[in-house]
Amino acid sequence: MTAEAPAEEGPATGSRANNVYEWLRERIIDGSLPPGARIREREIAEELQVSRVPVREALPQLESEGYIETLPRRGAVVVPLTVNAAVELFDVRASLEVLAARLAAQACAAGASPAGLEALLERAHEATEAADEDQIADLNSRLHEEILVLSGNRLLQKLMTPVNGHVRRLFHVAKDRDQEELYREHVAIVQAISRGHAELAAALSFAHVEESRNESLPIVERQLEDRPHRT
Amino acid sequence: MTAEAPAEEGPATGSRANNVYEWLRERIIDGSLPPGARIREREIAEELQVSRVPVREALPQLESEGYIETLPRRGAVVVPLTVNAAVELFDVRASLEVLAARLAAQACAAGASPAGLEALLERAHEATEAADEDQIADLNSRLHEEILVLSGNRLLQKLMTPVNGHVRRLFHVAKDRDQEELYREHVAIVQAISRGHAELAAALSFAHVEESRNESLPIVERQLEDRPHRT
DNA sequence: AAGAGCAGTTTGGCATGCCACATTGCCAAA
DNA sequence: TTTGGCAATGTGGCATGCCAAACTGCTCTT
Repeated sequence: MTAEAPAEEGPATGSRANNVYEWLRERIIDGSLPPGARIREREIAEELQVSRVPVREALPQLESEGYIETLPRRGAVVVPLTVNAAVELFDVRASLEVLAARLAAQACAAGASPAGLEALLERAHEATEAADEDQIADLNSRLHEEILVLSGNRLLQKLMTPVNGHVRRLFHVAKDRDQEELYREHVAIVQAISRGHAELAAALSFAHVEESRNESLPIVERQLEDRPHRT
Repeated sequence: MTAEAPAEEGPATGSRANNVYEWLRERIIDGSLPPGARIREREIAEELQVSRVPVREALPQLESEGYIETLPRRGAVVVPLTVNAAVELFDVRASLEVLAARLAAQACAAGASPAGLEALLERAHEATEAADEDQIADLNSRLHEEILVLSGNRLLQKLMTPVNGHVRRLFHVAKDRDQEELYREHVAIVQAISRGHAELAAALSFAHVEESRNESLPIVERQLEDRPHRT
């Protein structure tokens, strides 16, 4: 048996089921597991050197977060990436980002410190000048997460996690727009939040998502025409 | 062995894992499994006459939907019901209901038929006159679901399902407010949706959730002071 | 009486193995 | 050449069993 793993390995995170979950999730988001790909339990289990049980525990979670869907008797498939789904995603994302920004601004008005936000913004500024794409994308993600944390609403954070995952998956096919414009909008949002201007922060956040939608949707549409999802 | 179950039984739904999931979910929502209750795999498995495997598959899903949390090495616990969580819940619910109402109204403006909504409203009217509490609660839930369906946003539906579950759990301790007032608000919302008045529908929906919040939060607070959650 | 071990037991984590459904490929009959 | 059926095999669904960590309650010591 393979238990008592041979010293090396050590994925470091919690349970094996959780490792499988995170591994699959990343694969789906970054596109290594493309839309429509079948997920065969035995295959995953062998690849990750675990039994099928942790895999079977990871799948329901991935399904409930919308990354895969399991057909009645045929197992799991990576959900297709459709234009419709993208539209829905942006609608939901706008609503939730607006709420997050508003709550974060209210928190700041009530005394919370936006220091973390401003630090991230500063680092994003440097990365933008250095044109370090990956770094920028990462910092942008972390900025949005920091706003969520500031909002103080754990449920909102929980709901946004898969939503952001899907956004990342989308952006993998349709790169997010011009970094400098993005940065300017982030500055404005963070300013509004720091100063406790809730409705302004909400409006800016909404516009931010809408800009993102307007920029990426046409690209996504074009991409998805070319490669319709396989069954 | 217990396989080849003795003819009766037949819970009708899909897999056993799914049965376990739904069974646990209902138990948590209706309070049979109170906040803080431990969920012992073997116990559930025996109660439902299945092995531990389907149980272990149901738990991750319940966790990712916020019904339980699993402590590192100690298994699953029903999430406590706190005032804070209730506040967060109402904030998120308001945002999402607003989106649903707006989208549903836009759908109607674009030609979708609100017949289903109006039928439910009619039945709710009858049930209100008959003062059939359970029936009313059920119809109210279905009304909100129908709005979600009309919105056409599947992601939104998916996100709202657990949110509504938590709302139901909350209302189990703090009954929802006066049925007639509720009914009147529903009528107004449905009217706005049917006529395609998106912003009106959104505003009414928001007010609807806020009324619900204002009515139930104080009750919840009182209830939760009495019985702080156990560890 | 209070505290520090120390078995016994509970409980989650996981591997293995069996079964039934389903898909696939092949062959034979028309 | 096409089609109907039948095996071989792939694959998910689940039960069972072992292990190790954690909890329990005891005793034995100070």
